[in-house]
Amino acid sequence: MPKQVDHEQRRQQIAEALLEVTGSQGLEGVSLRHVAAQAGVTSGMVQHYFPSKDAMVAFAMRAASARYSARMTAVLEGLGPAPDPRALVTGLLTALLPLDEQQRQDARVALAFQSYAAHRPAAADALRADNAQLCSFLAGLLAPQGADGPVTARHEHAATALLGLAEGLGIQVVSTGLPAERAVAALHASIDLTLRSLRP
Amino acid sequence: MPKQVDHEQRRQQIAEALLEVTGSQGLEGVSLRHVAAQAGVTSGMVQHYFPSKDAMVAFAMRAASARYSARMTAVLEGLGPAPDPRALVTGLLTALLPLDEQQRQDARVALAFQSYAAHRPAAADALRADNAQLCSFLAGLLAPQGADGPVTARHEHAATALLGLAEGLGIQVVSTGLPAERAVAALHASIDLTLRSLRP
DNA sequence: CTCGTTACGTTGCAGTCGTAACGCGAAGGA
DNA sequence: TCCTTCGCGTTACGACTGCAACGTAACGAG
Repeated sequence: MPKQVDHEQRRQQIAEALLEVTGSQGLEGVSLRHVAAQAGVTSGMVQHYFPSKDAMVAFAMRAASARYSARMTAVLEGLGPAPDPRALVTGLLTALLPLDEQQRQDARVALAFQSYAAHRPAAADALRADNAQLCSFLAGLLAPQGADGPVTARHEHAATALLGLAEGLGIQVVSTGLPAERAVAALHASIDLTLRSLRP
Repeated sequence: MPKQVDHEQRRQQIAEALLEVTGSQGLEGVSLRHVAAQAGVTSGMVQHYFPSKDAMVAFAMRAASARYSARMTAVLEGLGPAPDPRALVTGLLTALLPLDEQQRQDARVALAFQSYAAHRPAAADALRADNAQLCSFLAGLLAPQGADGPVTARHEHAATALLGLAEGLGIQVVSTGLPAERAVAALHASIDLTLRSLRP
């Protein structure tokens, strides 16, 4: 066997470069050469690890989704072993808002991918899976006895609403310059309202 | 004076073609020739009416915003002279959701523009103005005595939240395939909750 | 009629795009 | 030592891009 490298790591490195380019210039700025330059490699190497541009973008979407998942689990673990469900919900949803520069970057990337997925059913499927998973998890948190209570349609609807709210507010922050503190205030107020209505 | 044409109407025609292209293929599919072909004119003519591609896109953004405004006022007028404030709020926000194919198209266009504005401060300013206007109008509707009551920070926050919610749900419908009826149910439930908390 | 302005079409150019093909060095098995 | 395979770079190609330049038809003023 000749020289062996870690393909997955190479792809990860290229994907990260793609996410940086996407965050600063949108998907329109994503070209093989541009991404390669950002990653500090040649465009031939990019081509060696991805059979086509579409494959590269698809891989980067999965990488971005993994990054979000990591952020979520970090929030979960940061709250300790037996956290207050209310703090869990608040922490999870607040983590979706672009409050610092890194999250603003991620939010711009996510926004670009949403727009991308709006005309590519294949890409939409990937996003749908992530979203459905997060939504059902959140619905569980909203149930009265923490994560073990009965999950009804009302909880599902509330989870859908809260997720949609966090997403919409985040997008307004990065695209229309809505002040982040207004987004946080609106989100927390809605969480209060929702919890009060579900756990009288 | 030689032959005179209505410049504004020509630009409008071209902008509509741009919106159609954007709705079906995203902003990446927008090129001078492509838009011209969609509009049934030559690319030279497009160039004659817009000094650059950026100017064309900016004009189309204003056209899309005007289309949304028209939809809003149509909803307002469709509710008659002295409408129930609750019906007003519900009607306005529901009109933001992509419930038919035309609105899905518009939502994809809006999504593409949001992503576009996320890296162009100039474009973001235009979106911000529209959003702020709609938000303050909605805040007025949420006040207890219809449009004439005192508008407090709580109403502003509630309006921000409801607008963000409608936007986020709409995006999830077109980009992750969230069923439209779930979006409507979540939105209406949140409106109920909000109104109940603001008008006890 | 002539002339100048406007509307619009055509062509060309410099650049970028994605992708395919080819080339070469390195590394290990035979 | 040769040969194969992998890693990676280089080059080339056809398509497409935004844009500038030029050409021309139409029409009104003088």
